[in-house]
Amino acid sequence: MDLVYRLGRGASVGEIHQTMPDAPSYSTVRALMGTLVEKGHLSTVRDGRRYLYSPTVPAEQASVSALERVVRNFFGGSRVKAALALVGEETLDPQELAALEQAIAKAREEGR
Amino acid sequence: MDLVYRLGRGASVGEIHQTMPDAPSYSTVRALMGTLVEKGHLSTVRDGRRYLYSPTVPAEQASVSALERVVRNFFGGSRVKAALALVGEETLDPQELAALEQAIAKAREEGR
DNA sequence: TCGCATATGCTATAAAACCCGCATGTCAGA
DNA sequence: TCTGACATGCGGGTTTTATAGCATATGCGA
Repeated sequence: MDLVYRLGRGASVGEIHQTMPDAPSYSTVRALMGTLVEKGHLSTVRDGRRYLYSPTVPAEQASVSALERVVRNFFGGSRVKAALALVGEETLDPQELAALEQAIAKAREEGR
Repeated sequence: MDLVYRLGRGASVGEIHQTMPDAPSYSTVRALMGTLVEKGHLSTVRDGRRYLYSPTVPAEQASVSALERVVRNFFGGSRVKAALALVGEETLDPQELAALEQAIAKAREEGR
């Protein structure tokens, strides 16, 4: 799933297979994608003679769930604490930081 | 694992079992924790007549991995973009926001 | 047109996970 | 001391997953 999301678009078995680190056989990957489809995590669209697989849950929505889970598990439910952990280390893009500051200002406004 | 991390301390099978939504039988949970131990995700310490289970990877470290994974999968590797998603919605604690602003300021300083 | 690379459909099997019950041990309180 | 709540040790059945090979179809370049 991670890989499919990372690719960001419908992906063929071949692509996924090549992208996988420690990839098992092509057949195995194929079967795996199949079960993922069965479980409803992926959907397929025919593309010529092959299938393209994409996540049934849109990336944007999935990202929210993923973040929420982390926030809940490790930061006691505080989104800001999580954000702090994100900003706390390593160097960051100044432009992005500015955007973040704006977002904070906005959050503060709406906060009351 | 989520539950164990959420509890934040060594947890007994009973506690986990009670905490679980849609909990299967006690036996099952016990077996589950057992495999988790086998796989090296949990370690046990005897506490009187029972065992306490804790994650082998400390919460702090696990939180970093979890965040990194989300950042990588959904935000193209940009931590700040992820932080933005965290701050963008719903109301947040003003005090926490202030702390976050400070962190940003600090990040900016170190950024060059 | 021939053959290679890429795909699918199908089948098979071993490993792992999931689920649970029974027998038993221990501690705390009636 | 007896009993109920909680825990472990152990055993075992069912389901799912992981793994992969074989036969076969198709499109593309030599």
